[in-house]
Amino acid sequence: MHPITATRAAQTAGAPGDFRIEAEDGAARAGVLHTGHGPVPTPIFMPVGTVGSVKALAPDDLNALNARIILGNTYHLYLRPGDEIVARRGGLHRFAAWDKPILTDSGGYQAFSLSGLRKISEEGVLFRSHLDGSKHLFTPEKVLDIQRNLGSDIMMVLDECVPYGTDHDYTARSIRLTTRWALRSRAAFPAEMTRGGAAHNLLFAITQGGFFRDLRTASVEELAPHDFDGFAIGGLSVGEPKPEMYELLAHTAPQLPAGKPRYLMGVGTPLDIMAGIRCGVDMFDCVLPTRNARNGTLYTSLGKVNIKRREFAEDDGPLDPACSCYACRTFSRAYLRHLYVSGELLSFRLNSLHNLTHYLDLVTRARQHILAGTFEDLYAATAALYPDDAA
RNA sequence: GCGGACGUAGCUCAGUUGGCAGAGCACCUGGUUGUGGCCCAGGGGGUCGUGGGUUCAAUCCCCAUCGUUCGCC
Repeated sequence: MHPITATRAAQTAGAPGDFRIEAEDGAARAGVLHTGHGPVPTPIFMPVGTVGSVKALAPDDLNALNARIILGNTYHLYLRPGDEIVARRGGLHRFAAWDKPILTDSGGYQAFSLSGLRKISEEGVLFRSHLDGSKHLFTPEKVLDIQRNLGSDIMMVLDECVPYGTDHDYTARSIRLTTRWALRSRAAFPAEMTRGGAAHNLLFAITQGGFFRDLRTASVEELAPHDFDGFAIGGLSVGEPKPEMYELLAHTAPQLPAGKPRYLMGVGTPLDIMAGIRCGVDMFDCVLPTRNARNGTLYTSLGKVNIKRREFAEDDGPLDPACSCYACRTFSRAYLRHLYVSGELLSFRLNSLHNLTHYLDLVTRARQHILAGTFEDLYAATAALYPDDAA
């Protein structure tokens, strides 16, 4: 079939918001999520492009490595260049020349990561801009306005992400606030206006609950009955010991509505992602592959490679013999190390290209294994590759 | 040629009224989880230009010498 015809066929195979599960292997699922910009096979990893750019890469690169959906950030794009400027340019897809789906984070995480610059109230989050110090009130309604201006395919509700170590009392009040915000979001932007509108903006809710099983369950129970297009697990990987993260993940993921996509936010390492899939999670995003690429930590079929190490100074072999990315096909480890040590821009590009290729290949293989009923083999192989990361 | 200043870690330089030799950067090794290319943690490294002298003890004081540099003739 002609590529364009094939794309149209795939797009018409489901309406935006449809999530079809094709196979299950244990708790792991292989499916397809339909969006306003085409289908997304799951499980999927979503490269992070905070300000409308996956750092160091162009859309051509993302297509080459088989990226199917990328992330943008409400808070960052609202501050710069401004969501209305993006809207007047035809939305983020047109502005950034990316024609596949975009998921936008709500800014809830920035309330956590930039916690010195914000104040949380019933109304919303008051931010002090990290760029110029100006104040901005982000309400649940406002962040959806922004995300609609951006033309987001998958909008995230505003949530409160509490730091590791937050006590039960505060966390209990926090999940109720996050629930109220989610319901305000849905009420202000009903499904017929978002998913059913011209832009087909899906809306995902975010469950929280810190590191308390009862609160994780409560958060899911409060949100699950409502008409969201997907459900996320937020607030993990915020500094807790690994076993605790895996425990809460295994506790929470199976409770999320089975027929909707499940999204584990901000996670994680290759093994974290395999662990998530094994618990029934469908979608992941993480800055790790791109940030670590820029800092010389590369993920390969042989495990983690610190390309800055001196031992690679005269290593003429490819970074990863099993990888088909441009960097692995073309350059030696010695050259990649030289580029990194020299601070060359090409180092950011090649390393990012490689790490994202590795991540996308990994979830693609996960999908194939689920369809074949052999996902446990892939999980075991990944766990063996990262013995120190295992729970 | 005369006079002065300076020679301490790979680099730029502190410091010691004479008592186990310091910083920043660089280098090496980790870390990085809903992104500020940042940041964090740990580590290796010096016959204190060289040779003498004084002293219990000299990188420090004295002499000589080599080097760098500035000024003057």
